Amino acid sequence: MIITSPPYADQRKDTYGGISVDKYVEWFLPISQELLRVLKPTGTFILNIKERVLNGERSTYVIELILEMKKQGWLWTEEFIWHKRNCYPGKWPNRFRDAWERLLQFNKTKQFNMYQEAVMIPMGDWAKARLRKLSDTDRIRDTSKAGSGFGKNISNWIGRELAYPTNVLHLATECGNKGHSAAFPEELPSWFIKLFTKEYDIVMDPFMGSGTTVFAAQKLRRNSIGIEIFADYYNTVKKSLKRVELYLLEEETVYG
Amino acid sequence: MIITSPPYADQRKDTYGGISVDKYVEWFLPISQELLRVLKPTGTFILNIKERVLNGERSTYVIELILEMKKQGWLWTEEFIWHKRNCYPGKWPNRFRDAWERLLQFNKTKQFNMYQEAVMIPMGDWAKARLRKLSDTDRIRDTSKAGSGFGKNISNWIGRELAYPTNVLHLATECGNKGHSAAFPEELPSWFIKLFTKEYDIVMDPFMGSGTTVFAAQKLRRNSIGIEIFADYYNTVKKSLKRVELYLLEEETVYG
DNA sequence: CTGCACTATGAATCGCTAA
DNA sequence: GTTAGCGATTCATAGTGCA
Repeated sequence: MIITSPPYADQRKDTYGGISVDKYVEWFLPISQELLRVLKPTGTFILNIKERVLNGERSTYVIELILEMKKQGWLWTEEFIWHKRNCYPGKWPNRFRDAWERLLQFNKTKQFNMYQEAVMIPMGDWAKARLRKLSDTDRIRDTSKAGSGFGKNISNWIGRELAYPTNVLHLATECGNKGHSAAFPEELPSWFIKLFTKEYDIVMDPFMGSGTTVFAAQKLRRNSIGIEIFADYYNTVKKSLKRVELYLLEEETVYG
Repeated sequence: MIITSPPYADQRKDTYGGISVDKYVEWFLPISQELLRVLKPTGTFILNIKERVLNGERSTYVIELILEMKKQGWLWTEEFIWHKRNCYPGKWPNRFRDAWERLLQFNKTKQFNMYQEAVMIPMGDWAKARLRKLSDTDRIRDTSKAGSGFGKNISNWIGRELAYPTNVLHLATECGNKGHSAAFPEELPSWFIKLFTKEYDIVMDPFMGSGTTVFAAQKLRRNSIGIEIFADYYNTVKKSLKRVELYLLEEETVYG
């Protein structure tokens, strides 16, 4: 699987170059061409992106990109919505706060791997009632410790009554990360890694950045490849990876 | 304002003609041309639409339509997401249930009317707890960090009960109405009518169907125009409108 | 271990002013 | 006349520390 969040147009100028709106499609197409080349036929490519507002209008480079990638041979299988619960604040006369991003799913073939059972969620009124009784702090602490998306207490519910999710994801943007700007919260790549890969599969992020995808893959025992143009990010990730290995209580290992 | 949910491609064949996927753009463009002609410069056009799945892929007629409507002179101002809380059930090996639809906002000019205060929502409980005692960073935010260029003054929130919503709408789909293909729940046109019109303004739905838009408009004391090709729908709506007038406790009236 | 208080910050956007 | 830069505005949640 490939999952990435490339620099958005005219965004992150201080770190990345800041690709302009009108050059964006032309800039990304050679990259998606290479991704198409290296992805396995059963693999999936998840592209996290959102168009910015320019002169009071939504730009069209994202939808143009979809059309062009289809010409390259990609199948546009699905569009997931990431609903950002804590979106950026702001007030304008002509629009509300932007609280969602696109998660475009592309495939090479219709026979791609999908493990839906891995992302099932507890459901039913009894579960809601029980979960409400857990304190907020407890729930938060346990989910972040486990890293799997389910906390210690909540994991007890697994196997009781599960339902499949929909194509709308409710996740908060990460708040606690200091020093680096994470493109997406770790839950996001985790969710897709569980959904589209099994253990020892390979996960790749061609715009690694602060390494969210790589860390998520390691915790879920997947091999991973991260590509990053900036040495600072590369070095930080390399250092932090050690810590993840310690967390897993094993020596440096290549899975599979 | 114009708000409508046109027949989706190859959908609802028994009621509407069932426009095929490859003819959809070409079928809709003459209609959007006329809508552009009759809409006031300060008006808004909300298009509720979602692309269907064809051969395991999302069709592209919606995003092609956006590009073509821009060529006609429309401004693509915003894309709202309608998150359907109780979406259609189902299970497929290669995709999850579809729980969202697009609500595309088009305008003729950048100076359109918007009444944001009409759709404000109660603020979360967090505000009470937090405003009890303001910290220094809450009063004046440290802008030197991370170059976000973002300062805030939380004391503005003291005594505030309401907050502005985002561009993600959480509404349940209406199940009660059977015998006709209901496009959206009444809350949906209500929300946009409150947001983009004031009393006595004119609301139009060029695909009236069972009349959801017209009923919503009447309840909110807006004039409304519904266009419908099927006599059955027309007659049903006409009959039901009487009831709405009674509900309002007044004689048949033309507002404004 | 639980609950509460407090801190930090997130792919934002518009409009005005200076260059 | 056009663009680049900066100030103003704003909500929800995770994370940390301590009683």
